[in-house]
Amino acid sequence: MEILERPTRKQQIEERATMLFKTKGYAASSMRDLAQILGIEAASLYSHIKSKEEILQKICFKMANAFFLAIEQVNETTPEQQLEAAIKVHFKMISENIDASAVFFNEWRHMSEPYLSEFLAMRTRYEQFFMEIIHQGIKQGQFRVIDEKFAMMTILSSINWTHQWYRPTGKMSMDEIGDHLSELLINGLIKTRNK
Amino acid sequence: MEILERPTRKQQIEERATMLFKTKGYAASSMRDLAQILGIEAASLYSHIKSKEEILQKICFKMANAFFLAIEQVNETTPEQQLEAAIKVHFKMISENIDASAVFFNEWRHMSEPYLSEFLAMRTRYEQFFMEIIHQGIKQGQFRVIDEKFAMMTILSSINWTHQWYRPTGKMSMDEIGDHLSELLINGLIKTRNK
DNA sequence: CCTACCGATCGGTAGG
DNA sequence: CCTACCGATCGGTAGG
Repeated sequence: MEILERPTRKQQIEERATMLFKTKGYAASSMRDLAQILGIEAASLYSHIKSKEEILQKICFKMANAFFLAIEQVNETTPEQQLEAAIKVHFKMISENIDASAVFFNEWRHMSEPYLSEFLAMRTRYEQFFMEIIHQGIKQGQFRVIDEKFAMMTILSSINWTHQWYRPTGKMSMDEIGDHLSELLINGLIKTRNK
Repeated sequence: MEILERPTRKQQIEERATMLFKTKGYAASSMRDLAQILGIEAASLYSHIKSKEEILQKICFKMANAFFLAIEQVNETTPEQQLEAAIKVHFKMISENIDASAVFFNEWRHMSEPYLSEFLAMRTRYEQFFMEIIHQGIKQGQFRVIDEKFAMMTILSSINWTHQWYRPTGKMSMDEIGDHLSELLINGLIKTRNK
C-alpha cells in the first residue's frame, strides 16, 4: 500500500539532514537551515527529533550497522577471495549510501560521549575484520609479509575515499569500480602473482 | 640571533589555530577557544589577523604550495620511478605537517570565494601531475591499462589518509611507511612483475 | 506544526 | 593587548 511506502516526517528530516551535513558539515549546519529545506519552522523539528546531535547519531550508527551486516555475509574460503569480497561489499555499501557515508566518515567526531566511544569501538572491531583476513593471508603465504594494520589502513582508506569522487552517473559503473579496487589493491599484496 | 628564531605572535596564532581546527574542526572552533589557548582575550587576536577565515586560508594555501614545491623536485626518468618518488615525497610532506595536513584535507570547504575556487583549481593541477605519470606508465606498457583518474584517486587517498593514523612515535618510521606505501600501491599497478 | 521567546555564544569593532 | 560592547545567530523550550 502506498501509504506504507511514504517516508515519515522523521525519515524525511533524517534524509535531508544527511545531505545538509554532508554539504556544509555538521557544525556549520543550523537547525534553521534544515527546517528551511523542509519548509517548516525550526521549532517544529523538535516534535520529531530530540536534538541536533540525535540526528547525527542516527546517521552514524545506522551506517556502522550497515557496514557490519554487509561484511558478515562474506563467506569465501581463502584470504584472497575473502579480501576481494570484503573490498567489494564495503564499497557497495558506500556507493549505495553516498551521503550517509560522507557524514559517517567526516562528522562522527562531533558526537558526544558515550556515543563517540561506542562508535570508535565499532570502527575498531570492523577494522579487525579486515586485519584478520590480511593476517591469515600472510600466515598462509598468499600475501607478502607486511605490517597488518598498515595494509588494512591503506586498503580501507582507498575505498573510503571513493565517497568523495564516486558519482553514479560517472563513466565507471559501481561493479566496475568494485572490481578495479579489489584488483588494484590485492594484486599489490599478492606474493606469487604470475608465478 | 635568538630573537630571529622566536616565532612571531602571528605565527603562534596560526600554529595553535592549526591544532585547534584539526581537533575540533573549523566551524566548531571559536575565536574565544583560540584566544584561551594563547592566554589572551579574543578581541586581541584581531591585532594580528584580519579574520577567522584568513587563518584557514593561510593554512590551506601554505600546505598546497608545500605539496607543489615537493613534487616539482621529482626528476626520475621512468614512470615507475617517478610514481615511487612522487608517492614518497607526498607522504613526506604530510608526515612533516600532520596538523596542517588534516586541516588541508578536512576543512578547505569552509573557505569562501574566490579562495575556494582557487584552492580547488590547485588541487586539480596537483592531481594532474599524478595522472600524467600514470598516463605515461600505461602508454609505455609499464602499468596495466586502467582508468587513469581512478588509479590516481585510489593512490592519493591511501597516502592522504595516513594523516589520520600516522604517529611519529609509532613502530614504523616515516621512511618505512613511504617505502611500504609505494611498494603496495605500485606493485598493484605494474603489469610485468616477476616476469 | 506555529508563534513567541530564552540564554548562550558567535565573529568582530571602537577606542584606548 | 585590554575593556566594553555590537548585531546576528545558535540550539532549544513553552504553550497552544
